[in-house]
Amino acid sequence: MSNESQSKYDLRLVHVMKTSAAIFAEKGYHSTSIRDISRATGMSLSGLYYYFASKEELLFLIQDYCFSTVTSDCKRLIAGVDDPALKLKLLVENHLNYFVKNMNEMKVLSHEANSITGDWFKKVNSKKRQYVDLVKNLLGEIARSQGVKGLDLRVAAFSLFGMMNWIYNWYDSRKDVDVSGLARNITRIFLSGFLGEALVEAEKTGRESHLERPVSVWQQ
Amino acid sequence: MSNESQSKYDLRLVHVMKTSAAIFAEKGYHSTSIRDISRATGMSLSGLYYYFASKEELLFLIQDYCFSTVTSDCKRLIAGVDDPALKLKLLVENHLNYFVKNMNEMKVLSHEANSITGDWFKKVNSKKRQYVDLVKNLLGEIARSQGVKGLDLRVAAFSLFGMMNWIYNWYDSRKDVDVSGLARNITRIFLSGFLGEALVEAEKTGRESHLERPVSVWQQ
DNA sequence: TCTAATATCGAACACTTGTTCGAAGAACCC
DNA sequence: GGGTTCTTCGAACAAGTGTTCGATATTAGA
Repeated sequence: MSNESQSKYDLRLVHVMKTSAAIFAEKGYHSTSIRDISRATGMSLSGLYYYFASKEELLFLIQDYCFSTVTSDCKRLIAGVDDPALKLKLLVENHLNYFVKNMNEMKVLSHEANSITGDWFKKVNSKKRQYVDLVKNLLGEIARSQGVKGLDLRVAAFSLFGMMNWIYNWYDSRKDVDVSGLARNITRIFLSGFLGEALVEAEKTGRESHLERPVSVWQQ
Repeated sequence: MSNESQSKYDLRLVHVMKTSAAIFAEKGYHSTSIRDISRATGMSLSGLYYYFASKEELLFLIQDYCFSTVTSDCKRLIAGVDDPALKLKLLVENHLNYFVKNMNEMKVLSHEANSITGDWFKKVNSKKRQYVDLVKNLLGEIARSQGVKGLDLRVAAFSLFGMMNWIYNWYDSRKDVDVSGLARNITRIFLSGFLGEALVEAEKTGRESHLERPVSVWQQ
């Protein structure tokens, strides 16, 4: 049995990455020493360098792998969907779901965004920019179709990311509402907040013909 | 001239704090060495220790001073105001205003929340908890009076903090909308999002007698 | 079983870190 | 001017850092 989808090497690397992410998440990237990782993985100090070339490359591997998964999952989810508001809802659900299920990695991605430098930083950041642009475009579409006025799209987009990415500072899956509840709450606050008076207008004039009732987005 | 409101010592300490906060904000607390601070302030390495007992105490001084100002400003602002929604609006405005005007310190407060330990951590955190509780209580009042249902107050409160505290990751006062615009956008998104269907209901049934028209909160 | 590639290790290096200490300068009051 | 307190400094220390290197195990294929 020589070749599975995951080679022995890959499995070991992923194990190192997951263990490191947990420590990075707990005490921060810069306060974590390779010796900490060595202790936690049971591998020797120098043995670790067989799996990464430097501590910073390890950080990159974690961030890149984690973010690539989020975005590719997201693209798969919204492919074929037309309604931009529904797309946004799916994006938020996916983002929060992955965040909570991979809290360590996502915390490292969010919190250590500036601990990575040079080409690694550029690579991660260009993916982030694409993701942000996707959200900004969705918001633009929604705004146009629903007649949202007076909101800055950049502020709106980063407000949404703030709501989502801040959760590593407070969310505790043992005490708080579950992930789907979290997603429902955040989607509702943001989307109904983004629509704002447009939502009121839609209700008043009852022009629901060319616009889906916004409420339907988070109900059922 | 021996005694002004700010002694020579105080002025020097504040200068050290401000300079340090700028470096902490730029490269992170753990990646900043006392030698960096020495270089930036023009003081000698050991000379700095006349103003703080340890690097971590310096971090505490920055966080504590910064957060104490935000909260005391906030309390002064909302004292005497009755309407909880207006209180919340003022809190958001104050928070964002101070954040943008003291971006370095607030970034250190937000980003380095876990870089501080022991009693220092406890002291800063108990103040934070009070601040969070204030927001949660305001949201509770608003929810009760306006008939908001189905939202988790903890999620809502931290969503708001996420929107506000995330700005150090993206906001650029040279390119983005100004602070008042930022506050208007965020207040509108959050408050109208928090009210949600209650806002629609209020419009439909026109029962504005015992509830202030929510919209009025961010208009004028 | 031999061989070559893969994987792991201990020991060491060069460097940076926060902090201390005793002494010296500066400012102030009598 | 003398003495006291406040402020600053250079030099050093002990500890911890990321990384390297040569040498071993361990595995897999012939």
